[in-house]
Amino acid sequence: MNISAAAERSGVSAKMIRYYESVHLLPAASRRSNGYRDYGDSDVAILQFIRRTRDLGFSLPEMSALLTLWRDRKRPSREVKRLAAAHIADLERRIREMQSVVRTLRALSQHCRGDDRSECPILDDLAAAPTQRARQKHQ
Amino acid sequence: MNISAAAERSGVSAKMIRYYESVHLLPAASRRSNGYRDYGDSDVAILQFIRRTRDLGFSLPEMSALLTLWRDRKRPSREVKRLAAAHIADLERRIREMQSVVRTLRALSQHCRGDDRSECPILDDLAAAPTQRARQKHQ
DNA sequence: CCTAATCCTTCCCACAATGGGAAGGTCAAT
DNA sequence: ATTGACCTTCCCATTGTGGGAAGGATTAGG
Repeated sequence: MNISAAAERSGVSAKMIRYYESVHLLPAASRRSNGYRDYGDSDVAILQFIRRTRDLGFSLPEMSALLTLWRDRKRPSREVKRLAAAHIADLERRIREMQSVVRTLRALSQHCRGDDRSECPILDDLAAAPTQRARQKHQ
Repeated sequence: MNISAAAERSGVSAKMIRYYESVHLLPAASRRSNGYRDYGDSDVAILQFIRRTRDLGFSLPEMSALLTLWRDRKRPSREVKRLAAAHIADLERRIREMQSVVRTLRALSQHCRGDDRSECPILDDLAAAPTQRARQKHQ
């Protein structure tokens, strides 16, 4: 089948299929006599696998590792679980960072009236010198 | 003062100061006779403001908007609060998305032994056809 | 059989924000 | 005068994705 049919069935855009091939996440697709890439059901299955790992936020190198493990019937499940755990830990770290920022922003917003007046503790805090900020933290 | 002194005092790298100038987040710095950029205390204050907005995850356009509001003594605090609220909402949306992914990954990992055996529900699920996945969801 | 639309190919550009590094000029201390 | 530490601009890389151009192939309608 053509690349656009494979794209539609897998949920991975034609653009990205070519890109994944160019960075060797995928082996070079077989070509028809006219130079068009040709895909079979097993290729679509691989693309669907890739799509799901991508939807779960795995990076390209992680996707590559998962693909290799998937293809290796003899892989120890430990390695797969380790990859997943590392990714979970990374996500949780980023979540904590963002939550911390949200807390800070909420604290700043809380004291801003948000009306026509120009008085704004949010801007005041953003403009405060670091030492002042440190002082405020411990008030 | 030189750019590297301004960088050190503000916590914004010289590289980024030049970049912010090139994209007009900052006005062009004044130059000394030798062509070197020259910064004063008020410039450092602006850079520190930028640094704090950046640390809070604001995008460059948002930083630009906040800077404009900061400079405008007559701004209504409503606009500042609205910007902050929008950013909070955006962060929370992203946090929810990541939390959802974490839940999914935890669920998959839970049933993977993570030992020498090759049996691995994580890979099985990643490889499952979408209909199968939908079915599993409702089991 | 011709034409138009829709494919396909490769190649370049763009994004956001940051860093690395080269080539070349300047300054300060020895 | 030399050396080292600055400064300048310019180019390249990152990550993953899309846009679009130029040119060739195929297909559908007339």
